[in-house]
Amino acid sequence: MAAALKKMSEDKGFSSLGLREVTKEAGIAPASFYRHFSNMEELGLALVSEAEDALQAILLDAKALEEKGEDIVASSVQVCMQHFRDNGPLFRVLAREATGNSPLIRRRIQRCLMNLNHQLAEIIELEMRRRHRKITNPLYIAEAISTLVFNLGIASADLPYAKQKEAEKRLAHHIRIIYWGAEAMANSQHLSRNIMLS
Amino acid sequence: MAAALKKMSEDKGFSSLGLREVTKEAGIAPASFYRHFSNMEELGLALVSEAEDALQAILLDAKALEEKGEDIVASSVQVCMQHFRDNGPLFRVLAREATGNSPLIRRRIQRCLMNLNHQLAEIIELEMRRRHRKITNPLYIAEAISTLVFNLGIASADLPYAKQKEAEKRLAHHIRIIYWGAEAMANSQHLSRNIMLS
DNA sequence: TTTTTCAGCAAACACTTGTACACTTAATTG
DNA sequence: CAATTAAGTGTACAAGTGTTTGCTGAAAAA
Repeated sequence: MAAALKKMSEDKGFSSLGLREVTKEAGIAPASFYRHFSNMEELGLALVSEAEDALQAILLDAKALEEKGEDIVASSVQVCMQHFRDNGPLFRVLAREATGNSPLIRRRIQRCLMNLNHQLAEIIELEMRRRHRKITNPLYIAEAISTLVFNLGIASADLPYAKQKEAEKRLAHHIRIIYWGAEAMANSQHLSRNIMLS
Repeated sequence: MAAALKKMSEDKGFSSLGLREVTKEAGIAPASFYRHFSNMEELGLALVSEAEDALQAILLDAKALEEKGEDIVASSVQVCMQHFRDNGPLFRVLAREATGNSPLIRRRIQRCLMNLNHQLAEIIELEMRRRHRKITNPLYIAEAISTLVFNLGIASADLPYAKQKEAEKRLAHHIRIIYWGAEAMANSQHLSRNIMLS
């Protein structure tokens, strides 16, 4: 699995990754591959599993931050980006294969991301209740935020440092806007004044 | 090019698409490929070019809608999704190769999307001025919106009809929240009251 | 009408690919 | 200790890969 990741961060692309390539990188004979996986797709699923764990780790870190107080948005984004950097190849696999070759792998990633959205929504709801703020449909908010962080974050994870910091700033801004918007919308619904729809 | 697209919408993935596969689908000999492209990567770039044009077409359609008035957000999203459906394979190539194999193609797509963001930002700014609304950094807003529409839209473009409509609704909601948030933030900056940062 | 360009062809080349089989070791287990 | 299992090996095979070369017709330009 490590060999596959290394190969993928070099010449990119899981679907264009051959069984023989992987075994050569791993320093074993082609036939030995079948002792561990019966398929390349199985290897892919294993990698996705690992990436799922890494995603969960991010959420845990973010939760820990939340209890500390501070500027949650900024530090959450920073933590995210740190994770994206730390195991860049793994997440790039996830991003790639989310729209990738194998339907099996694709569905699994989509399910994983949706699951993550539900967890994130729960965190957001709790936090908002703690602050006595109303908010519309936390799951939607979670989807918007995770989509932005995931796509923009991973895309800029292998850029030079300055660009990364810039991306962090933009991401934090996006998230803040979404929070503000959600709150504004919730309040306007309460007052039944919906200017944006007219 | 049509053959490549067809192949890609079947067994997915440009990087895993062979020259010989394409020529077989096109009904010509492998050697004949070189009369049109000197490389598979060149074919990829040509496809991206076509997709870029399709993206521009979306923007034109959206602009036309804007002058009509009506519910801009909802109808823009509908128009977008219609385009995504109409040439699904093309856009899936774009989404895939945005995080894909070839650095050359990847950079080009990123540049194209950034260009699109600038155009979208201009539209947003004009529209906001027309409505006498203040807004913070239109380019950020454009980035957030296009990222969401692009990723969520394309991901759900090949789902069953009901799910698509549901995705449309969610997308429109996201966009509205972002608009609200941008406006709220602009107003708060004006009043120098920044509750979200505390 | 002659010439040049264009799109296509078959055959061949040197590789790489996934997979299968029979085999050796090393470690684990009974 | 003996037996079983896990991991790895070399060889082989059929199929597929990108690319080159020299060739054919047809269409377009001269």
